[in-house]
Formats: sequence, structure tokens, C-alpha cells
Amino acid sequence: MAKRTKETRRPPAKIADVARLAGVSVATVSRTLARPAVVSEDTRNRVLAAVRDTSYTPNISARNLRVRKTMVVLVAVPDIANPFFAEILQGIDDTLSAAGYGLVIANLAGPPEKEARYVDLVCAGQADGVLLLCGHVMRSRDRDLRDAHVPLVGACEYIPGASFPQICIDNVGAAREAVRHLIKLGHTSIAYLSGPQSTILERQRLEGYRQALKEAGIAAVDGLIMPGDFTFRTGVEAGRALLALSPEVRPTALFAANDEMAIGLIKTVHAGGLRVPRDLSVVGFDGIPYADYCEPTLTTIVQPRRELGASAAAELIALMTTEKSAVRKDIELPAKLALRDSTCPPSTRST
Amino acid sequence: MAKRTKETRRPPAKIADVARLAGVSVATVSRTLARPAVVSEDTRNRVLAAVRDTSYTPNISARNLRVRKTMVVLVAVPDIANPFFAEILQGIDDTLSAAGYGLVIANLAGPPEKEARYVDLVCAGQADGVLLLCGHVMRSRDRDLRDAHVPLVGACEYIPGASFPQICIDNVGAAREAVRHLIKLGHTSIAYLSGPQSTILERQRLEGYRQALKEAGIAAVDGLIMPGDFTFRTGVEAGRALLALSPEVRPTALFAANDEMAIGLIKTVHAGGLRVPRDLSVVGFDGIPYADYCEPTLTTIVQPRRELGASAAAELIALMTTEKSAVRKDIELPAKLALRDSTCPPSTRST
DNA sequence: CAGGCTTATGTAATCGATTACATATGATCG
DNA sequence: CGATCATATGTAATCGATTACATAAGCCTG
Repeated sequence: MAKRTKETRRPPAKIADVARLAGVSVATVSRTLARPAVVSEDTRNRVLAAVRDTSYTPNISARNLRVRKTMVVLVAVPDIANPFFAEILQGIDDTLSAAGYGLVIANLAGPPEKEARYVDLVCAGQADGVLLLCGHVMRSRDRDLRDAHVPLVGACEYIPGASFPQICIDNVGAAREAVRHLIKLGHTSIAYLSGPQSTILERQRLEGYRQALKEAGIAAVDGLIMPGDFTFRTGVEAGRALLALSPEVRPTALFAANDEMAIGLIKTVHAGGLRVPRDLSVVGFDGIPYADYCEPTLTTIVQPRRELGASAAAELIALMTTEKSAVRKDIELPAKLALRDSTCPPSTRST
Repeated sequence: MAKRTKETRRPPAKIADVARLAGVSVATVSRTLARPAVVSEDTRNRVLAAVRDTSYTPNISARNLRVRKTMVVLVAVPDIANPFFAEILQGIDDTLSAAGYGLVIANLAGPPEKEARYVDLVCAGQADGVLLLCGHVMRSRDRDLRDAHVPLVGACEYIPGASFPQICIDNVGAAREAVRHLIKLGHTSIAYLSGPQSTILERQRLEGYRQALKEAGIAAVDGLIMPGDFTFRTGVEAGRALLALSPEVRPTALFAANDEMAIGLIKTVHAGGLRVPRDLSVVGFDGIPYADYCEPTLTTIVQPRRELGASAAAELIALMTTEKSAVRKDIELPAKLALRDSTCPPSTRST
């Protein structure tokens, strides 16, 4: 039970140890590891054997100090507890860590002083790149961050005219498709549960909603646009508002700017006696895992979250490793409508 | 529109720059920042002013190289997309990043070769500590990791007799409380939907279930223990199994080892015509946000996730900074039963 | 007022890797 | 065969901070 194998912790082998064991200079060891082709086969074998025997791994701090890199990228995410972002993060992590990068996750849902610390970190050159999972860079410190001249890639929220590459889905098109689906089912009174006004994402989804109505010749009714902010809570509030309407004016369908709100809304109207989809069809946006678990399962636009993260990470790596910052290309990934149980044709009802 | 402020990216200030500006030596600058008390007030002011003017931040790689630290901790998490862990991670991140540590998240849900890379990273001394959010350290590489003699702290899953501090809730007690609640409501036929057999967590929750039944004088029926693995899918399967039973032998209540399974099960039995809680009371475990969103809201044991993460991180910091590794104390955090809508007394029914 | 002590600061070694440059060896060629 | 060149390897400077040790200045005390 007591301390077994007392053997004092041996410090990790350094390059000099490997060199000594292999009978070569440190330069040769370093070269063997970095560009195996330039050393003779014989030497290479001896060095690699020595590396194995000492279980040598280069000291990252020393290397980074020398080559002036940090091998760290900062990922700014609006809310790490949000499952939507969690999966994007996985895609990012897969790609980035495979390439040897570590990631510092800046959770913008946390206290604002942390946010400032993250920006400082980047400005101080402690990160080789930044991945933004939101439109506003870092609220007030946008300019500081941009001026740090650190490679930047955006994902999720498309900012028209931004000066850095962005990996997104076609939000306008996807929203339009969602609403078209409702129209095709026969709905003509379709509400929209919006995201936070400040986001570009919101404006784009709203635009898609408007386009779909317009092309179908349905007049947009201002009263059918309900305020939300992507949270479950505002979904609940919108649900209550819907219940308060008299059946004659109540829309027969609703498009929510994200799944979480859609789920909150469905739960609320259910409790109030409305049946989904019979009395109200609902389409969400994002395709979070839970959209498939809830009751009824949610018809929604599913975003390729993992790929979104992976592509963004790949783009950032290209930007960080290539000196030509001309890489700069936006990528649009496909999102598709998943038909599930929360939508159906409107029930005919007496005026 | 074109490149504004072309000014070539100026490299970050280094300590020598600050020293020159303040008219002191680099040693004095370093000391001013590390131990302000040892320099004279006059010097201190000059140095701090110079630091501000140059917006100097110490180069982390250089510092780490010198003091032989990495300021990185590895966090091994079974599944980053699982909202339960997401919130624990937040607690960890808050505490750790406030103390200046970066965290590398080892997502065990990812490909196994990544896992090996993480263990290697620790063994190579590239992390100052490890936080384990799971019982098995890293599957096969347990011993390697332990032999690296890196400070270790466990959370969530309590391993009796482990050689490192652990921050947990009382799983046996909490499970017992959950089942006691069902018993108090009048249930006598109570099923248990288990977690993966291999985990200690599972054995502890099962033990709590058994204890509650025993103290109430209810015989444990093997057939009422249903296999699960913490996923939504196995919750669905268990739901189907329940539906297949004839009403006479069907339990009137069920305790699920986690919320996700409970939610899958409820959804399934609902679709099959059973009403929850009327025909089947369900208690979950964890208290994930969704347990409050689903229909009906889930009565469950809510774990103090953020605090769990924060305490574990604090403990690890103590371990990493104190040379005396005698800190070593386990912490048990309180979990409490949240009474919601998925439980009620059993409906009396004809034999 | 010499010697000892405290306080404030500077000098230079050090952490562990990378890499420009120098050197040594052997091959090639006119 | 001596000059030229390619190939393989070694030497030592360097990245930017920390800190042990040295030094200088001021203060006390017998």
C-alpha cells in the first residue's frame, strides 16, 4: 500500500543524452528527427535506436522558444456547454491535435475578464492562430485582436466582407429551405422565432425566412416574428405567447432559428394543450443530438458540425504554416433538412 | 479597403527592451514582476511604467524552459460532447485558467491512437498535472501514466483505494436516496437501468439501489436489472423491453443510472402508450440541463458539476505547487434529489 | 571608523532545442 | 592528380526568461 517503486523520478531524456548514446552530435539528432533524408542511413538507424532507448521526446518549450512558435491556437466559442459547439470543437480538436497543436478554449459564456485575458494572450504572441466560432471577435477588443496580425479563421457565423477566411453553411439558403418545406406542406401562416438581434446568423436566417415567404407570395406579418436569443428559456416564452393567441390568428407552423428554442417551445405548447405537429408544425435549426431525442423528434436543418470544425482547423493550419497569407478562401459546407416528426400538413379547421 | 496600417508586425517586446527603457538590468525587471517587494519603490515604478509602455508580456516558452514547467494540465474526459462533462469542464477551466494553466483536453471518445498520444505527452513531461474524469486512467496505459509521477487528481468516478485525491459525490448514497424516494411514494416493483458494467460508478449506483430495496424489505429481482451503457440508445432499448412485458409483471418505477438513458426510455415508453409518471415513475441521475427541458421534466439526482470541476482543479493546483505531495485528500461534494414531474405514486390497478 | 550587516542591483550561467556556418570526407572531372 | 563539388557531420550562437552569486552602497555598532 505504501509508496511502491520509490525510484526517484528520472528527468526526461534530452537531446544531448540521445546524441551521446548514439555517438553523434546534437545537431545530427535534431536533423534526424526533422529531416531524416539528410543523414546517412547508418547514422539514422543509430539515432532512432537511441531515441527509442531513452524514450526521448523533444522539449516543446525549448523548441518553441527557438523557432518562435507556440503551437497553440485559441478557439473562441460562445458557449462550451452548448452541444452544438461541443461537436464543432471535436472536429477542431481532431484536426488540430493531430497536427500537434494545443488548443486554448476561450469560453465567451464565462466572466468577461477572462475574455480580456484571452485577447491579451494572443496579442502577446502566445498563440499562433485564432479560430472564431462567433461573429463578433471579442466584443470590445475586436481591433486589438485584428491588429495582432495573427492568422484568423471564422466558422459558423458568416461575416460578409470579413478579412479572414470563413467556413460556414449557407444560412440564408438553409433557412429558406426549412420554410419552403412548411409551405410545401400547405402552411401559409408561418411564424419565425428569432435568434439574438445582434448576430449576423440571425439576420441571415430571417432573410431566408422572408425569401421563402416572398417567393410563395405569402405576405410577411410582423406579428409573426417572435423575439428569441437561442436559449431554451426564450423558446418557452415564445410558446406561451403562442398559447395566448386565439386559434384563429395562431400560426399553424413555426420556424425556429435554433433547435434549443424549438424544443422549449414545443414542450410549452404541449403542456398548454396544443399538439405538435397536428396543431403546430415546428422546424428547428442546427441538428443538435437532442433534436432526435425529444418528443416529437424535431424536423431541422442539420449542420455538418464536425466537418465544420475540421475544415476550419485545416484552413487555419494552412494559414499558419504557409507564409503566403493569400490562402484566404471561404468554404461553404452543405447543410440539409432532416425530415422528422414535428411537421405535417396543417389541419383544416373551421374559421 | 486594402491593407490598412501596413506597418510591419513588430515583434513583441522582450525583457531586455523593458530593462533598457527603464534603465535597469534584466534581472531587476524579472524580479519586479515576480517579487515586487524586493525592489525599491522608485525602481519598481520605473519598471512597471516601462512594462506598460512596451506592453510587455513574458514569453511563456522561455519561462517554462527555465523553470521546467509547462503550465499545462491534461484533462481526460470520456466524452466532450456529453453535456454532463461539458459543465464539469467549465468549472475546471475557470479555476485552471485563472491560475494561468492551459488545458489539453483528451477526449477519450475520439480515436484510440489519440489517447496514446496524450499519455506520451504526459510521460514526456509536457504536462504538469492530470485530471481524470473517469475511472480507468487511460485504458491500457494506466501504469505508464502512473509511473510518470505527475500529479494526478480524479473526479466523478470514485476509485476506492486509489493513490491520488478524488473529488466525487457519494454515488452509493445518492442512488439510495433516489430509490428511497420511489419507495416512499409507494413503489415496490422498481427496475434499475444500469450503466456500463465495467465502471465503478455503475457498481456504486447499483449498490445504492440494492441498499434502498433491502432496507425497505423489498426483494431484489434480477430480471428488473436492465443493461445499459449511459447512452440514449440503450435507454430506448430498455424502454422497448419494458413495453414488451405484460402489465402484471411490469415494474411501476425505474431508476436509471443516468439522465440520458432515462430520457430515451421515457420517450420510448411514451410512444408505446405508457404514461410517465402515471404508469411508470422514472428517476434519473446527473441533472443534465436537458433533464429540465424534457417532457415530463425528470426527477433526478443533480450533481454539482461546476463545483466538482472547480474543486478538482483546485486540488490539482495544490498538488502541483506544493512540494509536499501529502496534500492528498478526498473531497465529497453533496448531490441532491431534484423532485420534478417524472415520479408519482403507483396507480392502483387490478391484478 | 573598521568591520559586519542589510538592501538593491547587476553579471552571467542556465534551461533544451534549432540551425547557420564550418569542416571533413569522398566522388568526379578535365 | 589537383580542383571542385556533393554529402555528412560537428561547433557554437541563439531563442527569452530566471536566478545564484557577486558587488556596491548605506547603516550600525563597539
